[in-house]
Amino acid sequence: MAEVSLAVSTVIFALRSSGRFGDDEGQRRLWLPLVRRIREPFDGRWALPGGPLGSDEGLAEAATSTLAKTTGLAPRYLEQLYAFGDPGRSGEDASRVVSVVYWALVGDDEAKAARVGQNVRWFPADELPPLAFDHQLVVEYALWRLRNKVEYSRIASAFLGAAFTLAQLREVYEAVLGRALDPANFRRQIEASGAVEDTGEVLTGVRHRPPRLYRYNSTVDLADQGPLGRLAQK
Amino acid sequence: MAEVSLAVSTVIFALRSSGRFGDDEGQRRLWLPLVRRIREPFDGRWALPGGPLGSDEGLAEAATSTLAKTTGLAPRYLEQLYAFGDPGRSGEDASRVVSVVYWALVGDDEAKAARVGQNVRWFPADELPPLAFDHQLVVEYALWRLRNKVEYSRIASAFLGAAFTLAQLREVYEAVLGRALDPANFRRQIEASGAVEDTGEVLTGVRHRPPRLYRYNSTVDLADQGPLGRLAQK
DNA sequence: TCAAAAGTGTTGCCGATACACCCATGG
DNA sequence: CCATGGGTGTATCGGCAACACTTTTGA
Repeated sequence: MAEVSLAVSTVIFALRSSGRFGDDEGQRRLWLPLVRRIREPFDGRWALPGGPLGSDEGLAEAATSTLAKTTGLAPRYLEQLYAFGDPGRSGEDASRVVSVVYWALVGDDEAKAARVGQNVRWFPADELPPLAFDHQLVVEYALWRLRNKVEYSRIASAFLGAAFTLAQLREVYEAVLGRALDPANFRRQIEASGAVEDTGEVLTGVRHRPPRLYRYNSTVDLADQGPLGRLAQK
Repeated sequence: MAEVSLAVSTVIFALRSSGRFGDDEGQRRLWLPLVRRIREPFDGRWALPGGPLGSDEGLAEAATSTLAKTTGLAPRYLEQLYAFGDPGRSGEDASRVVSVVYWALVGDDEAKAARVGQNVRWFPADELPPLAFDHQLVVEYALWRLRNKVEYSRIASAFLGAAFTLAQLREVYEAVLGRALDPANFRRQIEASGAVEDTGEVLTGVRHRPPRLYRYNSTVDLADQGPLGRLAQK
C-alpha cells in the first residue's frame, strides 16, 4: 500500500589514536566509516553504510549485518537513533525512502583490523567530507546522543577491552566529551556508580606506580542501556 | 525491494479530570485514545491509532493526520518515539509491518471536545485494556519518555491554555509524575528556568489571595524541544 | 633520588529540599 | 476575622569541582 521503501543505516563509532607513530601515541579521537556512493543520487559522495531491510530481518539485525558487511566488525553497543522519512530528503525528485538509523560502538582494538577498501574509508568525526542525503544532520545527532549517553550510562565500556585502568576509561570519556576530566573526581564518580569492579590485578611495565585493573560489572548488561532496556524486565 | 510495509502510529496523551462532578473536580489523570480493531490480527482488541504512510507524507505529518482523524484534534506537541519492526510483533504469521511511533500531547480543554465513537474510546493511562500487537510495550515506553521529558523541558505547557497559574502548572507536573511537589520550590524552579513570564494579570474569583497568571515564554518554540530541535538552528 | 602518574583527603560552593512565615482575598 | 492557598525567606544537606597531598613504581 505504502509507496515508500525502507532502509536501515548505521553510524559506526570507533575511538582510535590518530598518531602516526606507535599504537598508544597521540590523542584518541572518534572515527567513523563511510561508503562512497556509486549511483545517483549523490553519485561519488560519501554516505553512511546501510541498505534495504530484508523481509525476515529485524531492524537491529539489519543494522548489525550492515556493520559486518562494511567493516567486518561486530558492534559492542547498538541503539536505534531515529527514523528519517521526510519527502525530499533524498534529493529533489528521487524516490521516497524512509531510513531507520542506528548508531553503534566498536572496540578500539578490533577497529584497527577493520576492513577498508576503495569504497569504504574511516574519517575523524569532526573532519567529515560533504555527505550525501541528510547524513550530515544524522551524524550530528548521533554524536549528540553519544556524548549525552556517555555521561549517564556505562556505554564507554564498549570502546575498551575486558580489563582496563581508570586512566584508560577516563581517556575514553575525554575523547568523547572533548574536554579534560579531573582524575581524582573521575575515579570517585566511577567507583560510586558501581559500574566497575576491581580485578585485583595491576598493570605493570609502566614507569610509575602500577595502576589497578578494572572490569565492567557484569551484573548489568550493556544491551539493557538502550531505550527499551528498562522495560524489558518481564 | 523490501517486502515490508510501513505504518505510523501515535500515542496521544491528554490530561483530564476524572471527576464525575464539575469540570475542575477530582484528580487530573493521563488519558489516551485507542481504536478498536475491526480485522485480523487482533480483531476486536484495542490498539493505538495509526495507518499506512502516504507516499507524499512526512512521518510527523502522518502522525498528525492520524491524530486528527481519530480525535479531531491538533497536537500541541509531537515527537517521534521509536521505530518498531521486529518480525513477529504483528502476531505469528502476519505480514511484516514496521511502525514508526510518535507520541503527542493535546490540550486539556480541547480534549473535552474530542470525538468519540463506537470504535474510538479514551482510557486512563494506568488502566488500559489488553492491547493488540506490542502496543502495551509501546505505551509504557511513551509514558516513560513523557515523565522524563517533563522534568527537563517545558512540554508541560502543552496541557494548558494560553494563561495559567503556577498552581495549575504544578498540577500538571504532579499528575504526570505521580507525586506531590512543594509549591514554594516548584515556583522557584520554574521561574529560574525562564520558561514562563508574568502576564501581569491575576486570576480573581477564588476565595483566597488571587494568583498571578503566567504565559509561556514565546522566545522558545515548543517544536524545538524535540530530539532534532537543538540541531535545527541553521 | 627524581619524575610521573596512581590514588586519597579536604575544602568550599551551589543547587535542591524542607519548612517557617507573611500576604491577600472571599466568605 | 478566619480559613485558604499564594508567595517569600532561610537553614540545612549532599553532591561536585578544585586542588593539596601522599604513594609507588621505573629509570
